Amino acid sequence: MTGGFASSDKTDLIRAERDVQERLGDLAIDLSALATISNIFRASNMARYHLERTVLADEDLSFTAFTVLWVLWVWGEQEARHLAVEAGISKGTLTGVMTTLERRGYIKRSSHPTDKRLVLVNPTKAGINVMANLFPKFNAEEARIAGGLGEDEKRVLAASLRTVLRTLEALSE
Amino acid sequence: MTGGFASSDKTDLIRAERDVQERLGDLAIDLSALATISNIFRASNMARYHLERTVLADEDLSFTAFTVLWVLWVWGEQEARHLAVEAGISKGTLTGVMTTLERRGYIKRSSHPTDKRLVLVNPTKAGINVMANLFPKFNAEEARIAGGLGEDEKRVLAASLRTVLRTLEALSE
DNA sequence: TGGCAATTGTTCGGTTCCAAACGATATTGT
DNA sequence: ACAATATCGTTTGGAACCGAACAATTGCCA
Repeated sequence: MTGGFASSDKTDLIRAERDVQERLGDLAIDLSALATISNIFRASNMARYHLERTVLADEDLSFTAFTVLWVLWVWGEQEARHLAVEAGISKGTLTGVMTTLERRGYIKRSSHPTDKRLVLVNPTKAGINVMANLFPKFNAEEARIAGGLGEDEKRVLAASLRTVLRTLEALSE
Repeated sequence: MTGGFASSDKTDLIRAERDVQERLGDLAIDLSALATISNIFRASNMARYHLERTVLADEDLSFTAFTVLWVLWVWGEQEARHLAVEAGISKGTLTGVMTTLERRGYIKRSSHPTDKRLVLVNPTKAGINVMANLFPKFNAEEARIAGGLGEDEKRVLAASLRTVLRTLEALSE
């Protein structure tokens, strides 16, 4: 039995969490859910900011532009609608990001041969070269960010996040 | 001993992770770091989007505006510079968000009595009322999002994320 | 066949976001 | 005392971001 109050060792909490416990402790608040979700936001924001300031700044790519180019690099030619889903952005946003990437010569838009509603997107040689150069640096920085965790901890963390993702998918149906 | 290749059971991975393993498996890529960090991004984006579409849409508040108001609700009066740090946004962004919140009558700006460079920010009665009504709903939705995890899993997840946050803080010094 | 519904990418309006430049104010050093 | 330096919030310019409206194209079905 490891349950009960034994686990709320405040020395491990960040300041915000301790304050919230003190100020909202009497309300019917799910503190473990609060800590879990808000720490996901915090970690995501800091990691994104960090990666943009370090590896991505070298090529002057936004995080989103990098993501879009990464999808094309890994999967190759994509229909624009799929690209938006994979990158996790709306199709309206994708239009702007594609314009930026095309202006820099990293991607190329073309029309679908049979269905003229669709737009096919391909990475150019320059785009592929940029990613081949950039992704190892990006991944090395990811490894640094996750460096405080052991191999087992990383697996457990990724698995728990997948559980959250599946819950979110189920909630949005 | 649980190490080695035994843990890479692909049935638990999401499709993107499997494809990346197949396409980049020969490169010297840290796959566990890749999965960990990218799942943090995915979970954060989906959770943010979900919360904006559900609870936050009722009061027509953006996620960032909610965060700023939440900080003021929990901690009370803040200097603008601290508010930006707590909300995780730049001071330029905060100016715009404060303008929005002030236009709606949720916050009030005032000048510091002795140091006229500083701006003090307070929540209004209306702002406090909105948060008192909104935060329980927000937290209930957080609990739903984390509902797929057991109590111990949530604690472990939050703890691992704190480790990542501390690593990121150390990296940005 | 021909009209109606569905789908796709773009455009538009409004907000969020950052870095950099700026003006106002405060602090420091000499 | 007073010039150089630092700090703070705002403004500006450009990109990202969404939902909704839109035109073009395709599919359906009577």
